[in-house]
Amino acid sequence: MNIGDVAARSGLPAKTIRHYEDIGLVRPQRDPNGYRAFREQDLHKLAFLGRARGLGFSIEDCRNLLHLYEDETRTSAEVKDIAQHHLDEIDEKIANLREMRDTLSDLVRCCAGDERPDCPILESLGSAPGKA
Amino acid sequence: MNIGDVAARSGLPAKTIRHYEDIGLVRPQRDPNGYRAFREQDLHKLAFLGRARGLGFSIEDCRNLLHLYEDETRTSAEVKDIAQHHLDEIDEKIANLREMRDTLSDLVRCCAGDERPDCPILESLGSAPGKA
DNA sequence: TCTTGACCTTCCAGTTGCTGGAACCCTTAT
DNA sequence: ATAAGGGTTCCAGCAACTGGAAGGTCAAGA
Repeated sequence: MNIGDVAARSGLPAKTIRHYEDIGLVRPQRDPNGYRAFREQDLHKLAFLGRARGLGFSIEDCRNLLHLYEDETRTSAEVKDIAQHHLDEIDEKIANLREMRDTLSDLVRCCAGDERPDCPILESLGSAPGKA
Repeated sequence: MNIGDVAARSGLPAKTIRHYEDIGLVRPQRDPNGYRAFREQDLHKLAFLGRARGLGFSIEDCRNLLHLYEDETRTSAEVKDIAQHHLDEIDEKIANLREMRDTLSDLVRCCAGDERPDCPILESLGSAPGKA
């Protein structure tokens, strides 16, 4: 398989696949003409990576998950650990975003959005911690 | 005021303030010795920026908000527009993160997390779109 | 056979918003 | 004299790609 085929079948852009090779996540062989030659195995790995990335795992997490995936002697505890960590980070991000959203939506709601210059959004940004 | 004072009073790291000058968000004057000389006005701007960044506005949004803040002829509609856009983006991010979290927490919950190698997390990443 | 077009290759630069560090200057106190 | 604690510049790096330039390869059609 050439990179285009793998891109189509994995859903990852060719650019991304090349990048994953650069950073050592996949090691496709090469045809005599220099083209990358992917095996089913490589495709499978890339699909794995695509799904892990889709769940928001960092590249380093993905690398570790892939190692564990291929390591028969892994323990599910190791995997769960990575996932739980990531889950905690996601929860934290959500909490932060929610706080932003709450503050911001208050401000947006209070703003007339007309042709006059008076604006509670700018007023809030312009002075005190405003929030509470 | 030197940069250290402004950093302390605005809550922004000195590095960040220099960076903001690099990209043209503030233009402090200079003392004869080359040190940046901030006026109250500059401090006020920086505090504004800190709050806007704290609400997650991009630097470009901040630049525009600052322009509007200083433009007597602005309309609140212009401001609201930027804020509403940003709010929509935040909502989108939250939705994405929530979906990730839901999927991920299912997987984590199903994973024994013991010393055996069997792991629903890896199984899910290793095959089908898994989710549903 | 030649050429066109769709592939593929590498490498360099840019994105966002800082942050760390090196190497150096200024000021004040001991 | 010197040391500490400011300040300055500039360069590199983080994450994870993405865009683009310049060029090689391959299969098909005129």
